[in-house]
Amino acid sequence: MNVKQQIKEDILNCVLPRGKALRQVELSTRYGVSRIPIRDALLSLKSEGWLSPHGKVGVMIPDLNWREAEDIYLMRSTLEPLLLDKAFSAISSKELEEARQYQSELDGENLSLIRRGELNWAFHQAIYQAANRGTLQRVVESLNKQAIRYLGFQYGPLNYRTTSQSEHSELLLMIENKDKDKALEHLKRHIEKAGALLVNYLKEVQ
Amino acid sequence: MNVKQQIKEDILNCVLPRGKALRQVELSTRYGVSRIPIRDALLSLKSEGWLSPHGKVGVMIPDLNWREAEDIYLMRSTLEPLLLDKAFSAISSKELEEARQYQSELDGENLSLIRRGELNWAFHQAIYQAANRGTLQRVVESLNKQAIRYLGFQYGPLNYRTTSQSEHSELLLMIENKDKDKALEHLKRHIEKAGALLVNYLKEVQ
DNA sequence: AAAAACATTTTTGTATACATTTTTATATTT
DNA sequence: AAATATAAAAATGTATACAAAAATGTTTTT
Repeated sequence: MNVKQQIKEDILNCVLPRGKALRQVELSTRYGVSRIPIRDALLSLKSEGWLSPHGKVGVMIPDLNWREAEDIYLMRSTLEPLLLDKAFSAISSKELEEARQYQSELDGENLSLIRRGELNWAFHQAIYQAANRGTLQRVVESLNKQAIRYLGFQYGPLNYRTTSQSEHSELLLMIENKDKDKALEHLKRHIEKAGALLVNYLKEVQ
Repeated sequence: MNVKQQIKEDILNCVLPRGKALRQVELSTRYGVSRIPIRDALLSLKSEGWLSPHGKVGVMIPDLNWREAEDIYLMRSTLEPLLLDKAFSAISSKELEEARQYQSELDGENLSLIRRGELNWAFHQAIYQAANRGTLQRVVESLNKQAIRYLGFQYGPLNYRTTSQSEHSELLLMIENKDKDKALEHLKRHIEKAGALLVNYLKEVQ
C-alpha cells in the first residue's frame, strides 16, 4: 500500500495526532520513505479535504464537524439524482450486475472502514458511469470519498448498515422497472436520511 | 508569480501544446526551476481539472468540451443558490460593499482572462462567505475556477460581459431588498443562461 | 516588567543525483 | 509480414543535500 493510503488509514484509526501540525520528517521516518513522497501525499490529502492548513505552514488533521457533514450530504443529495437522471436510460443489465456485485461484497463482516467506503462508492459509481459525465461524476466521487471520514459513526454508533443495504436493493429494483421518478426520489431520500442521521449524531456528541 | 500560475496563464493563452504529454524536464527549463516544483504544480493542476492524465503516465492539456462546461454550469446553478440561501440572512452591508468593489473592478478594460475570472469569483464569494459553509463553498469555488478555462469564449465571441455585469447589479438589489426567493431564482437563471450560451457555442464550433 | 530586536533552531521548499518504471526502437520468432 | 520478445532510451519517482522561510528562545531596550 502506498503512503497516501497508509496515512488515510491512520487518520481514520486516530493513530496520528489530531489538531496539531504533522511534521514531514516525523512521517518520513514513520513510513520509511523520504520527505518527497510524504510531501506529495500531504498536498494531495489536503486538496481532498482529509487535511487542513495549520497556520501559515504545515497541515493538520481537522476535527469532524456536523457542518461539514451537512454540506457533503446536502451536495450529494442534490447532485447524485442529477447524475442518475442523466445515466438512467443508459443503464443496462451490465451496470446493474456490477452494482449487485459490490452490494454483496458490502455484506461482508470483516471489512475495513476504508474498504467499506470504497465499496459504497463503487456501488453508486457502477450506476452513475452510464451517464458518461466525467466532470459531474468526479465531483460526486470526491464528495463520497470525503464522506468516508465520517463512516466510523455510521457503521458504529448509528448502526446504519442494514438500512443502507436494503435501500440499495430498492434502488436497483426501481431502476430495473424503469421507474425513473421514483428512483430519483428514492436516491435523494436515501442520501438525505443518511445525512440527517449523521448530522444529528454529530450535533449531540459535540 | 509562481510556476503554477504561469502554467495556468500559458494554458489559457494556448502557449503550451494541447493534447500531448507535458514533459517535466522541458517545463523545468522553460520556467527556470527544477523538476520538483514543476511536478507539484502538475499534480495540483491535475487535481483542479486544468490537466488530465495522459495514458499511464504524464499529464496533458485537455480539450475544452461542451459536456464538461455543461456539467460545471449545471452544478453551479444547483449549488450556488443553496449557498446563497444559507448566506442570505447573514449578508450585511459590509458584504454588499465588498461585492460592489469587485464588480466595479470588473468594468476595467485591460484585465487578463485569469484576473477577470478571479474577480468574478471574488464577487460571488463576497456574498457567499456570509453563509459560513466552508465545505460547500470550497466545492463551488473549485467549479468557478474550473470555469475560468472557458472564459475565453464568454468574453470573446459570446460578448457576455455587459449582460453579466447588469445581472450582478440586479442580484445585489434583490439582496438589499431582502427578496430572497427572487434572488435565488435570479442567481440560478444567471448561471443557467451563461452556461447555455457557452454550451451552445461549444457545440457549434466542435 | 513588557515590548522589541536579534540570534538560534526548526521546518519546509528546491536542486541535484540516482532508482525505477514506462516507452520506443530493434531484433527474433512464427 | 505480423506478432512477440528483448534491449535501449526516455521519462517519472524517490533520496539526499542544501537554501529559504518560519517559529522559537534570548537578549536588549524602554
